[in-house]
Amino acid sequence: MSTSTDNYLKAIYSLSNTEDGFVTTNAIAEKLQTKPSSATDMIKKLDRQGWVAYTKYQGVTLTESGKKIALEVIRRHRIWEVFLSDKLGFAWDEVHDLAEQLEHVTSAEMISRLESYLQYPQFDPHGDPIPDAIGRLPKRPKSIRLDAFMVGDKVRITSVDDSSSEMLVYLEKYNAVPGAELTIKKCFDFDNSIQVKIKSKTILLSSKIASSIQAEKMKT
Amino acid sequence: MSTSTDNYLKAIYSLSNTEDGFVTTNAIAEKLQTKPSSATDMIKKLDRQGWVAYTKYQGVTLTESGKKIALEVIRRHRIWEVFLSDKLGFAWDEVHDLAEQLEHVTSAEMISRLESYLQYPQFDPHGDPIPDAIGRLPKRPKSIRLDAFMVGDKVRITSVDDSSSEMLVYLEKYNAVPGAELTIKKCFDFDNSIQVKIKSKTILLSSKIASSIQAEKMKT
DNA sequence: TAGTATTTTTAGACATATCTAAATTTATTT
DNA sequence: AAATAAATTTAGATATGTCTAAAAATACTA
Repeated sequence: MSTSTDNYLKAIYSLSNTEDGFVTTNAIAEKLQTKPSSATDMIKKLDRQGWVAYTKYQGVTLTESGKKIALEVIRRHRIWEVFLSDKLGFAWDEVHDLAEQLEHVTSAEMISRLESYLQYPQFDPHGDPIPDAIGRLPKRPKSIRLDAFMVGDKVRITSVDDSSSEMLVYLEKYNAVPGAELTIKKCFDFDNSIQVKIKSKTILLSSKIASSIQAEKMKT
Repeated sequence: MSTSTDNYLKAIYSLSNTEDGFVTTNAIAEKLQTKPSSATDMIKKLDRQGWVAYTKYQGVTLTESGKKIALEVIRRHRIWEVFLSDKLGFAWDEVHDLAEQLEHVTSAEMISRLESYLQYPQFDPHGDPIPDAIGRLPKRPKSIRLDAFMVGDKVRITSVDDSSSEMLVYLEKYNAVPGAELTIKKCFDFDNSIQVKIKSKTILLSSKIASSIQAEKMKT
C-alpha cells in the first residue's frame, strides 16, 4: 500500500458517480495532475492487485476491497481536516493540502483515538461526511447542487467542493459555509449564474461556484 | 527532499557523537535497517546534494544545511510524540513508530501551530530535547549514563533511549521515566549490571538498560 | 610486515512510479 | 461508411531507492 495507491483509489472513488460507474483514464489523470499514460500504468497495477476491475479502453470500477481502502483514506483525510481546523485553527482553505499528506499515515488505532479526541465529528470543515471505522457514511439531509433550486427557495448549505482553496476563501468572505442559510433570488439563463441573499447581503455566484455548493431545501 | 533523505540525515545526526565526527557507512546502514551498499549509494547522493561531506572509506559529516534539515526532522518527530502522548493518550513505547511517519509531513507552519497547541514542550516523552524553529536545543541539566555513577549517588532520570519499545514498557513498569529519582545501590563488575532503588523498590538493571538511561546527579 | 579479516565500495539488477512519443482503439463527423 | 478527431494504450526511457555478489580498501593480527 503506497501513497500513490492511496491517491488513485481515492480519486477513483470520488469520480465514481457516473452513469455506468466506470471511471475513465483521462478523468483520473486530470484529477491527479498526471499524464493519461501514467494513469494507465497504475490502473493496470491496481487491477492486478485486486483493488479495481479494469476493462481496456472502457475504464475502471472499484472492487469491494478497493472501495474499503478508498473510504479509509477519505476517513483519515477528513478527520485530519477537522483536527487542523478545530484544534490548530487553520482556515478551511488551508486544511486540504495538509490533510493530503497526513492521510497517508496508516494507523487505524491513531485515527480512532484522534476521532474520539475530536468528539466524533460527522462532517469535515467543508461539510463532507466522515466514514466511520468500518466505512459507513453518516446520513445527511438530501442535498442537491445550488444551481438546481428555483427562485424563491430558502436553502441551507450542506457542503462545498474543497478542490479550490481560492474559491473557499471567496466563499468564506460571504459566509457561504456549511450550515449557512440563503435565499435564491434570481437565475440568469445566459450564463447559469445565480443571485442569492445570504445574511442580508445579496451576491452573485458564478455557474462554477453555484455548482460547487450542495444545499438542502428548508421547510418554510 | 524525500522521506529517505529525512531518515538518512536524522540517522547521521544521531550518530555524530563520535571522536572525529565521522559517521561510518555500516553504522548508518545498521541504524536504518538497510544494507551498507544501499547506504553508500544514498550517501553519495546526499553528498552531491550538499547535505553531507563524504570521504570514501572514511565516512560522512553533516554540512550546516544538512544539520539544519536533520534538526527540523527531529523537531517534527518529537513534537508529534508529545501530541500522541499528551493528547491521544498513547503509551510512551508506542509514540516513536507513529511519529516516524508523521515527521515526514513538512509544514513548518503546522508544526509551529502544533507546538503552540501543546504549550511549547521542551522535551519529548522520553526526555529528548525538542529543537525550536531555528534549530536551537533547550538547555538540559548535565546528564551522563546511569552506569557511570557511583554507589550511593542519588540521581534524577533525564532521558531514556527510545529505540526499543520493549525496554520502554519494562522501564515504565518500574517508574523509570524522565523525572524519576533513584539511588544507585550496587554495581556488579562481572556483567556491568547495577542495582538501584526507585520508589522504595530495589531493582536490577542490566548493563544494556543502564547504558540507555541518562541521569543527572542530585544535590544531597 | 605479510596475511587475514572486516569494512566499504562498485557493478549490475530490480521494483515503483513517472514521462514522451508513437501506435491503437473508440467516438464523432461529414 | 470513410475520414477525422479524441481518448487510450504501448514501447521505451528516466529517476529513486533498494538489493546481491564481487572487488577494493582499510584494519587487525600473528
